[in-house]
This record gives sequence, structure tokens and C-alpha cells, in this order.
Amino acid sequence: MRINEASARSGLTQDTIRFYEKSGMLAPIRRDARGWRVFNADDVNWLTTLERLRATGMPLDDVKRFALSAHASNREAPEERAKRLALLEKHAITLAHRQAELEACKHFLDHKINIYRTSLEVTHG
Amino acid sequence: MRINEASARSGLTQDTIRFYEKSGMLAPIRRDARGWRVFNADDVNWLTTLERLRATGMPLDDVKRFALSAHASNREAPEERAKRLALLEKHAITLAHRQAELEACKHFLDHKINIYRTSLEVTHG
DNA sequence: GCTTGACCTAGAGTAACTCCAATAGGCTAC
DNA sequence: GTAGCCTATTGGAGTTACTCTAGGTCAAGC
Repeated sequence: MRINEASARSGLTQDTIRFYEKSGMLAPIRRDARGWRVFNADDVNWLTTLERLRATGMPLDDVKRFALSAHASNREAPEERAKRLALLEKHAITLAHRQAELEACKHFLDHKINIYRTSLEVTHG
Repeated sequence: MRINEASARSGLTQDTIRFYEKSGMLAPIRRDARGWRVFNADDVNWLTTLERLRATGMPLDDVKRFALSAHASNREAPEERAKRLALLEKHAITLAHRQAELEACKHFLDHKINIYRTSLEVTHG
């Protein structure tokens, strides 16, 4: 498939896919005679994984480390797998913090909204 | 108080406070004889509100709109209050979406972690 | 044969900070 | 009294992670 479909399936924009490839987070994608990228199912799976990691807010540098390990020649060696696991675990903790923070902010927001709603009701009614 | 204390109390860095003032999200802060900013309790309350809005991910442009309305001469008029309420409500919806997305990503992450943990256990043990 | 459309590249622009260099007033220490 | 240090000031450069633009290729359709 071409970049348009890869984009639709992975949830990344075409620009982002090209940017990730340039940044070394993708093994260089094969090209057809015209020089157009040709993606296979594995490529799209990898793009989807990148999208999920980024959606949780993992910094690009960590995603790069993850990618580097996942594409290393000894990627199945226990130490490489442990490295990737460590990155994911570290990130899971960050994500939990972020969720707690958002929950607190949500309360602040709801509180503010209530104040505005109540005062506007009083003003009008 | 000076910018150092205002920063500590609001949770914004000194750079961010200066940046917000330059961007017009704060009424210009008073200065002492040396030209240093002097913050009062109201200033800090406002900074704290800005910090909370940004922590939820409200875009700066919307925060600016909110600030503009909150500092308008008719800021207590119902239509201005309604404007601010609308901004908060719009943002509450965005925030709820974001929370749902993070929750989904958390599942993805936990799932990946489990796969790695299991396979490493098998490998080692 | 000319336009259209999907793609290509390099590079500029954006959001929201964050950091840096150069400058200045005031305090203490010798 | 002046040297060093602290806390501030400014303008402007740097950062992250894209996002957009300009200019170009190539195959297909009319």
C-alpha cells in the first residue's frame, strides 16, 4: 500500500510518517520504480505502535530508543527485550501521574464551570 | 512579592510568567524602583488559574481569549461571563475526550508490558 | 499534449515554552 | 571602596514534535 493508506490505517499523518522515517524510527520503507514508499502490513503495525506510544505522551527520544532496540540485530535477546520493557514500564508510571493530574484539573474545571453557571442563572433568573 | 515567589506559588516558571505577560495574558505587572516586577495576591491567583487551564491542555489562544474577557472593562456583564463559560465548557469536553484516549492508551501499554513480562519470565525461567 | 493527482524533497513555520548572554542594582566581605 | 554574588532585567536563540509550503516528478485520463 502507499503512504495515504498507511496514514489512514496507523492514524499518523503522511508528514509524520516521513518525519519518523527521516528520524530513524522506521527502517527505511521500500520504494517502487517512481520512488514512492510501499508499505506492508508489518510496516503499518509498527507505525501503529509508534502512534500509540506517542499518544500516551512518550517523548520522541524514548520512542527512538524503543525503535532502536526493536530493530537491533539482537532484538529478541533478553537484554534487548528487557530494555524495551523498562522503557514501557517507566512510561506507564509517567502516564499514571498524568492521568491523576488530569483528573485533578477536571475537578478544578468542573468547579469553575459550576460557579459560572450558578452566577449566570442568578443574573438571568 | 517578587517573581521568584510568584513562580513558586503559581507553579509557573519565571520564564513562563514573563512570556505570559509579554503575550498579553496578564495585565502588566507593577514594577519597583529597580524595574523588578511586584506581584500581589490577585496576580498570583490569576497566574494559578492560567496554570490550571494550561495543565488541562487548553491551547494558549483560548487561554488568551479567556484572559481578554476576564480583563475587559465589562468583564462582569452576563455576555462576557457567558463567553468565558463557553470556553470552559468547550474545554471540559476536550478534556473528557483526552482522558478517554489516555485510558485506552493505558490499556495498550499494560498489554504490551504484560507480553514482555511473560516472555522474559519464560526466557529466564 | 495538457491537466490532474498522488507522491517526492528540502526547508520554513508553529506552539509553548526554555535557555542563554549581556546587563544592572544591592548586599556582604575584605 | 571594590570585588564577588544574588536576583532580577532584556532580547533573542534553541527545543520538541510536528505541520505546512514551494517546487518538482511521473503516470493516467481527456
